[in-house]
Amino acid sequence: MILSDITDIKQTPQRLAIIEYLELNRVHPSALDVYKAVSEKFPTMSFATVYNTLEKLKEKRLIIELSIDTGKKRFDCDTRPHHHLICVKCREIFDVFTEFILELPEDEFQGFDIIGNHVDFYGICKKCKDIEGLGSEQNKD
Amino acid sequence: MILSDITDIKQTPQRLAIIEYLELNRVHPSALDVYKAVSEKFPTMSFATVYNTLEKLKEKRLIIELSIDTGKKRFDCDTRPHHHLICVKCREIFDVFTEFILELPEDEFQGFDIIGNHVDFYGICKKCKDIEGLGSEQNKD
DNA sequence: TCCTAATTTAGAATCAATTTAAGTTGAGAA
DNA sequence: TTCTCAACTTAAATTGATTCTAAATTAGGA
Ligand SMILES: [Mn+2]
Ligand SMILES: [Mn+2]
Ligand SMILES: [Zn+2]
Ligand SMILES: [Zn+2]
Repeated sequence: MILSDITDIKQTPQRLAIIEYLELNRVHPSALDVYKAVSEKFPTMSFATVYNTLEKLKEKRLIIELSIDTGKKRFDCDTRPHHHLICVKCREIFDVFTEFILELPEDEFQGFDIIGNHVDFYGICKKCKDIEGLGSEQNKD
Repeated sequence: MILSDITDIKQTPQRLAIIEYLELNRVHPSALDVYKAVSEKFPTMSFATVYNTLEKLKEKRLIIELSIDTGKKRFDCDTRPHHHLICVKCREIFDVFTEFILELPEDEFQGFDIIGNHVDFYGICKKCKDIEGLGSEQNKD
């Protein structure tokens, strides 16, 4: 997503700050993450503005909404097709750009027109492994 | 999941009804779906009981919680490893038991210990295609 | 049968997200 | 440059899903 992609919609200071945050923080932030960060620059900014802006950017296909966490939307400002690597401990999400060939056999189609796929890899990130390692040998999950 | 798997926890009528519903309705229902169906048999049953039971079954690894929909948990009573085929219109979820080889190249590991993966296929289900087809040629999304 | 920890329940609380309605403003028109 | 108004922002109310609470009930072992 680049600024010149923002057409048809007004370039307000709040929107530009939200877009800048998304560009610089490619950690698949939640709406709250965006709000916290951007409201430091715009203390009067409303939560609704964050949601409105994210919704508008989604409509314009400049960002993607992820449903990786239940109960909380997360946003991806990289709209290229790619997969994800998710830490089951801290829920950090990393990008995976390897392409996979995923041919679904005819008999699994269930009458669908298939339009895409997405792979989630699950694991424990470096940071969480290190934390686990601390707290003596008998680690208490 | 079979009844004999239910050990360590009390077999209450409410729980048995919830489990029976899950066994017979393998459409990856939400907590509300479960509540609606089971409360017809137990009109005084509380929503909290549905959540408590689903949580307990999840702990015992007899069901899996899906985060396919943001804002709404969905549950899968088939704990065998498998993938999903999701209708982007009606959000129905079908099972895919084909196995895929998904080798992530070392340089994409990001320091993770990888423990699993899951593929979501997206598409339009038969039912939704048929609905689209109606409403004359110029179909309005 | 008795006992009690586990479970159920109704209702309150919480959290993310959406809606509302009133005030403000970006940017095209004059 | 100024005018205009649809688009936008805002605080507050609302909704919907889920979790918590505290009191009443109960499954199942002793
Ligand atoms: Mn991504
Ligand atoms: Mn499934
Ligand atoms: Zn982690
Ligand atoms: Zn469908």
